[in-house]
Amino acid sequence: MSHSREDVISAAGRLFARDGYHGTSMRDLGRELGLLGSSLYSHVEGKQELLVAVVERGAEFFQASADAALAAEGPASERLRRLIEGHLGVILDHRDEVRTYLNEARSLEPASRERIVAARDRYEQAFRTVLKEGVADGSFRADVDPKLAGIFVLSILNAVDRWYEEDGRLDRTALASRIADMVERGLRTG
Amino acid sequence: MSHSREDVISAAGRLFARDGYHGTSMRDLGRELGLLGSSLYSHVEGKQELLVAVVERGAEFFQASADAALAAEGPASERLRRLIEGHLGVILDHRDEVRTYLNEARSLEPASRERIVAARDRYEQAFRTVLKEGVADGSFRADVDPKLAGIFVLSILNAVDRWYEEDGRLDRTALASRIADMVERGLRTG
DNA sequence: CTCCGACAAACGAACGTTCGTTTGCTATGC
DNA sequence: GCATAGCAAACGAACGTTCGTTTGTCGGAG
Repeated sequence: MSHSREDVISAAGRLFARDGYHGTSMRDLGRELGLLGSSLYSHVEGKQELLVAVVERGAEFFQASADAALAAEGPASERLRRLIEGHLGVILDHRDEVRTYLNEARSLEPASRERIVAARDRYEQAFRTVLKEGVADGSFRADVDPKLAGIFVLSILNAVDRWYEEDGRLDRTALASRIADMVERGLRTG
Repeated sequence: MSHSREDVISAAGRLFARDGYHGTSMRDLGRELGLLGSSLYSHVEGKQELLVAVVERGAEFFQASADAALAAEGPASERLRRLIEGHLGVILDHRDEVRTYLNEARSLEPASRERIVAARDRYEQAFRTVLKEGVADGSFRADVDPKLAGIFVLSILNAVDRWYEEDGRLDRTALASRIADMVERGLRTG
């Protein structure tokens, strides 16, 4: 019946994702674990620390995914496809952390928020770099703006969390290829 | 020095958009208007009513935009382009209401939330219908899934509110045509 | 012209509740 | 026997809201 710090953080992710940071109280979180709100202070310093932990976890998942996707060589379109598949995997495998990362980062105190914004920029940079490669080697159209195209791709991907239900008629690999196909058609030469 | 109900709602939109519903207190809102929190109750029934008003306003802007975009005839690609331009206009002309509509609707009480969800579906339907027309008349590829494509387009559009700065190097009509071009390239035959 | 009643807007204090957090104690398990 | 997880109780602050009162404005009656 004993709980770990890990349990608390993952329950916090669940509630932050569902009700938002300000919509979740320490007593709510305690109830989720079968504890009193005050008992959580045996495991963590406070509420804000929980938000930092959850959001940072989200950021790490994304960065790890990008690193893995870009580890191997290949044509730009293939590297981009791996980035897309990885991003989608992170969203669907870690919905709570991702939702919190995407929607609740604004409730971070300035110092941690800045770190997260920087991490987000770094991640976005991975998409931009691949798009730039594709333009450079002629596989993507020359008038593709890597920054804008990166934003568009990430917009589609991040929104998935808002509508996709895993048990629907479209499984995740099918969804990934639908997205990748549509994106590539929008980018490629000819 | 006297305030109208209108003032209160639009200030509420501003704060809900910036700090979220749960992150905004009636005293915050009073301060924004140079009033005490309690004074707001001369103008509105309570906090939840303000959220309803702001969110409904957002929904109405979108629906009016879709109605206007589809009032005139034309090829599917042109009708879609008008939908996109309209949506973008709503986002940029009513940022506070739109942000609140997109992010804070979950804090609505069930009755009003259901109405908003229904309105959102109706609006999304406008996009799906045009996409279906385009597939039917052969201007869009036959394997385009109208539902999925509609979601993708709206994903790109709704995310604009999260990154676009009006005073940047890209003006809004340029942005609209960048989006419309990219979307059309992803859809059209050939 | 002035006074008066009506009304809306805002105040300031207080309501009961919930918030995040702290403290002191008590079990349980190594 | 000692650290640790949890409880019970409490803290001050903030929450949304209510209340009685004050303020300012303004149209008509005298």
